[in-house]
Amino acid sequence: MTKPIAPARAKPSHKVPKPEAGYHHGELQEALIAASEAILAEHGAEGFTLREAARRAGVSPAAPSHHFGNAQGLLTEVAIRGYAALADALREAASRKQDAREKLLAQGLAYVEFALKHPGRFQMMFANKRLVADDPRLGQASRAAGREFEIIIAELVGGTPRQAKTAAAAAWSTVHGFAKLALEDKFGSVNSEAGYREIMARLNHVLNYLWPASSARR
Amino acid sequence: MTKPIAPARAKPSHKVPKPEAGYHHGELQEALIAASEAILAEHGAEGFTLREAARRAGVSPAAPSHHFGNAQGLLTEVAIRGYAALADALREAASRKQDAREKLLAQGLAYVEFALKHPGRFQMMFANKRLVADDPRLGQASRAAGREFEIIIAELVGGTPRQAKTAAAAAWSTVHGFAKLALEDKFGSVNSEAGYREIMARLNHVLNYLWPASSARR
DNA sequence: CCCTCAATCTGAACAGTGTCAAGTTACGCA
DNA sequence: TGCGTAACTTGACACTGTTCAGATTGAGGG
Repeated sequence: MTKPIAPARAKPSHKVPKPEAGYHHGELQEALIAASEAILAEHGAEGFTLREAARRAGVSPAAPSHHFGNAQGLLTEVAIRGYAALADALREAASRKQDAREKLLAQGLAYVEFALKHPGRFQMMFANKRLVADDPRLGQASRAAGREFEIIIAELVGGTPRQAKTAAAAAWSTVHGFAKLALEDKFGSVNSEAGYREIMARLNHVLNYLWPASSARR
Repeated sequence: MTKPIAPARAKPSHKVPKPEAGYHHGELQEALIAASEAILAEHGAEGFTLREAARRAGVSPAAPSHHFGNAQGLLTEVAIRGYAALADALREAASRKQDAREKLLAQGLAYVEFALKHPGRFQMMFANKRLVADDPRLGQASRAAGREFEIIIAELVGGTPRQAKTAAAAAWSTVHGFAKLALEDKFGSVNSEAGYREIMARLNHVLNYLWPASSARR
């Protein structure tokens, strides 16, 4: 070691009038979250390390505990934002279609696309043991994403609330299971562009098979 | 330290004519696999530790590497057996029914039941990054389990092989997604007997909804 | 201006992990 | 009896997450 550790964090000694000045201020949270998301994107859910996140944010390994308590706390924050992003993607996909069934199909494709394009984040969102599972904000974010499905389902099948709930659970299970199996390479490798396209084509067949065009089917 | 480590392993010094005698012989593999399965059952997939498995088998932490290379190797062996057990459960469930559709429903219930009753093992089976993902025996065991679905599907829908493959992927996705979501508490707690029954009832509704009684639906 | 105070972050430590190289033990066989 | 080899241990290394005492910082009040 030529130098002890070399924090490498830019330390603006001259004052800047507005915020953004020295120390980490309230920005360390954001920096840690961003670092965590980068790690998840690069190395997947199993590759996450609290120390590495701290390293990327330019702080000591003990710093995160002050803001998030522990690693689970930080990951919970990441998961909450992940659910928000997922809900956005589902809403956005549905908004592009007119027909209710096409909205649902678009949501199914968007769900799997989200999982395949952000595998680390997606896996972490559903790794309850690595999160603060009873954080109310986490449950809320998760349910908000699920509600995007229920909205379209209600529009599509009508029926009693119980039927809608069953249909929503069915839809969610299908796309979630497909995404999980695809991520574990059960449908072939997902790492090539060709493989990705093939898997999405397969998903299309599956969704059309399970949700046939005959709209209302009691 | 009063005693160095106290291996606690019964060391039969008198010879037994046949195998089963002193040392660990070929039994350490089995002991390690059994220990690993016990850990998975007690503490889930995240609770597994190679050192703890070695501890339970009464050997040093480095011993497993001689038989399995590394932790992934040991877990791969566990996963392979898990897939075999899953295939057995699926075959057994189908064998109890006459009608093809009832066979499929029974398999779906059996799949989720397997996941909920052995969560640690199930999660590990689908944690590719913790296994030797390219072990041919693992892929073979996984495909053998999937084939149990395909057999019944072919009996049910007939059609081209491509249609059968789509239908099998659809069925597998549905039950796998439901199981995964249930294990992450998305359908309520699974830890009580009441919660378990409620979830299985919900599964029944979902499967009847997605696989309606009208047999052939192109 | 200075002084206190709380928030923020560091440094060092601890227990625990997987893996490796080298040494030791026990077995089977000649 | 001796010997080679497989099975296992020992000790070490580089990591990990978390804790705790203390240093540093920025802000607010006198």
